[in-house]
Amino acid sequence: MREKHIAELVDRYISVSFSVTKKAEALIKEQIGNDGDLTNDQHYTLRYMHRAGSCTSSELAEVFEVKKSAITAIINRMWEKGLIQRTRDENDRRVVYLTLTDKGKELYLKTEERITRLVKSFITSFDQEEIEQFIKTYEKLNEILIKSKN
Amino acid sequence: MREKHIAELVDRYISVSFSVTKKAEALIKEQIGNDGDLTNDQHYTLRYMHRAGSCTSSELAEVFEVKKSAITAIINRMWEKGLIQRTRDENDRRVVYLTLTDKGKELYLKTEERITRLVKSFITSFDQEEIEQFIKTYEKLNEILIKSKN
DNA sequence: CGTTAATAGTTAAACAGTTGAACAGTTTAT
DNA sequence: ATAAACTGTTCAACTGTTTAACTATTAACG
Repeated sequence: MREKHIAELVDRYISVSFSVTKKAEALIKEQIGNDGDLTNDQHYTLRYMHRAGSCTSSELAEVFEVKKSAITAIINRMWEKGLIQRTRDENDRRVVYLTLTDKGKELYLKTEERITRLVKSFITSFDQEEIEQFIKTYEKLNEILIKSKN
Repeated sequence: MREKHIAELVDRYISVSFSVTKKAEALIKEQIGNDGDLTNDQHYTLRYMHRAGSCTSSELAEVFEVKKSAITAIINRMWEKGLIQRTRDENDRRVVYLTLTDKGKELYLKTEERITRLVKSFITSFDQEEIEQFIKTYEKLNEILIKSKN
């Protein structure tokens, strides 16, 4: 009986998480792609770098759960647009530090503002307590997912 | 004061939703890609078709929020693998019905079973009530996202 | 009826993102 | 000093995506 209940929850979770993910991505793309000429992944890369101040390819590969060569490709495209700066570490010359240029920072802040406005419009249509609990569970799920990798 | 609180919630939501999405996708890919030679999108396409029994390209394009040509490409790849059947509607010869072949159904059920086991292992690490509320909010969010398109 | 609209699906070019394997250059270990 | 490990890159091959042009078919309507 309880087993069946869990099976139902699992099923609902699979359905809805896929659907929400796709729809949210599409909406965010609409916001970002307006004039900024950025993709969703590129925005989240800028976001991470803005928060970290500076980071490496390996770090991004780990955070984004992709191979390093994938990061190189993304960084190359943004570097060509003048959004990112590469600086070799003089102490360990294998390492390349990635930082935002002024242009990159400006574009990031502009697109982030749009995304924030969008997400806000959804969040405020929820009950305050409800959304807090939702995000809390999201964060807990995130932690479990991180642990499950080790 | 309340404004600031909402801003913080929005920020946490953006961070965690991206992170969870990426991590979950990576984990599911691990399960699916084991030997089945399927991608995540291909699995979710099979999933939709299995539930619908039969569907069209346009229907998939609408559900997945992509252009029809993107669906054609996905369907082609799965058709080449012998997972999907195409049948012209004899009443309206523009329409092509898509159905799973036996091979497609078998592969779908096998991969779905793996995903279910994975998701179950996460869900059961939550408090029963907590996860129910979480999924409920997810479903509500999904509805809001659907509405926001119109 | 016949012309025009709209619809369903495909194709092709171009791009973003991804992996896997091979590679260069640079530490670190032993 | 040599081997092992690490950081990042390049390349080929692939999936997924959009845009635009196209085929074939059906619907609309004067």
